[in-house]
Amino acid sequence: MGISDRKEREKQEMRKLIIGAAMDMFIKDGYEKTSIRNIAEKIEYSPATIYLYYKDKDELFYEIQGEAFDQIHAYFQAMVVSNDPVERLRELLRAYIEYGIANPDLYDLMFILRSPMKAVQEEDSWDNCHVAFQFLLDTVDAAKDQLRFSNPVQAGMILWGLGHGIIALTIRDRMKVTRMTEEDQAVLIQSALQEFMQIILK
Amino acid sequence: MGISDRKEREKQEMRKLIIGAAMDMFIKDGYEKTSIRNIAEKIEYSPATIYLYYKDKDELFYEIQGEAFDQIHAYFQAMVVSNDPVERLRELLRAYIEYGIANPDLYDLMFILRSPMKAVQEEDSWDNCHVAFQFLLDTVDAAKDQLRFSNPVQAGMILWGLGHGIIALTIRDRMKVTRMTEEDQAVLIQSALQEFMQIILK
DNA sequence: TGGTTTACTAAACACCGTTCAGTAAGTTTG
DNA sequence: CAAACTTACTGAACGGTGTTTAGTAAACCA
Repeated sequence: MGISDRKEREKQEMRKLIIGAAMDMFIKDGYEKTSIRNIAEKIEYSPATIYLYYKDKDELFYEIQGEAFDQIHAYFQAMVVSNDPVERLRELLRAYIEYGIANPDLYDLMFILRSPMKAVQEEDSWDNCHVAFQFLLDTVDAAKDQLRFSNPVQAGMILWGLGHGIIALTIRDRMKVTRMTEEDQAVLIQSALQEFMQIILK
Repeated sequence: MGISDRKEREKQEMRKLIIGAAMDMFIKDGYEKTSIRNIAEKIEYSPATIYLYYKDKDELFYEIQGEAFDQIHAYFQAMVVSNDPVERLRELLRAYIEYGIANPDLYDLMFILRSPMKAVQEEDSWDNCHVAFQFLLDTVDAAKDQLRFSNPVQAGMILWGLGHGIIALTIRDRMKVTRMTEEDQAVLIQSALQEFMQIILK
């Protein structure tokens, strides 16, 4: 039956149209301005139409989040190029923080906003995130003999926690408390991370 | 003039009534349900009245944030009791993470939500946060001779970043990616932190 | 061609933060 | 004491949000 094939194709294209518009708005105007109504207006459909393709806003955001995880994973693969395991770890940490600070709204969606997580079902494996997380675990694992951690999973947790903490405090304006200029903050972060890498090495 | 004194007193009492109600709602129902309208209903005034005492919602949240910083600072002082500088640092890190995970909505207000930061003026010194931050810097500074950091400010940055990262990932549900039970996650965090403390010590 | 399914939307509902005109009480002044 | 003024408060509105539902018009099928 060719017609139902085409219908299925059209349905998928509509979904792509919606998340494409939403992704653009996320990057350009931030998540606060990415409303169902604004997305609908941009693609020239009624807001109600979006609900024929997504159950609610959380499900829509969940799908954009998936795209964002793909994107950051691709960025990791592009930036982590060395053959030396320790150097790779350094590159990954640097890439993570650079990506987060350069793309605060997508970072928000991936790691801070509550909305997309409400759509993660109990049986859902949250694959797109898991792939990116696995990249970290693999990178740590490859370097484990040169790290002062007894367990690579613990090392991964510490590195992710630290990276996320630095990014989140920065993009949510909490670095203000240091009473430094933004340049000094950036310098402090870089030097602190460098020293941290030094410390965790055998 | 006694009348204007009384008026001033009444004005302050009204502000306390408002933030008191807001603080209660924050703790009990979370920040998403803490709306101007809900606060007004709780104190049995019209929503418009709140705007006679606070410029906008950001300013109101900023004041509640200040209370939260006082509270977490008091918690630090209660939990950090050892005489050994390194032990004090350990106690502080533990207290921070415990407080954050036990009080996710107040933690949100202090370190994640954008709203209260919009009320921090350029000349504003954000004192209540600074006092708590200084507690960290002082604690690190006292232990600096036993730490493998060349600079206590860098050490403070790493510790805060790590602590915030762990809390934020936990309360915003991102630990899901580990595909562990919540108990296993808690165990992992504890052991990772313990090992981290070991590593940064001389 | 007639009946049914599909795709879409206008309008409404229940929220939200915020503003403003109007009112009633409290205070000061002649 | 009464009139003038000031203060404290609110009802109602404005423009925004996510979401639901009844109704319509086109596409499809028999």
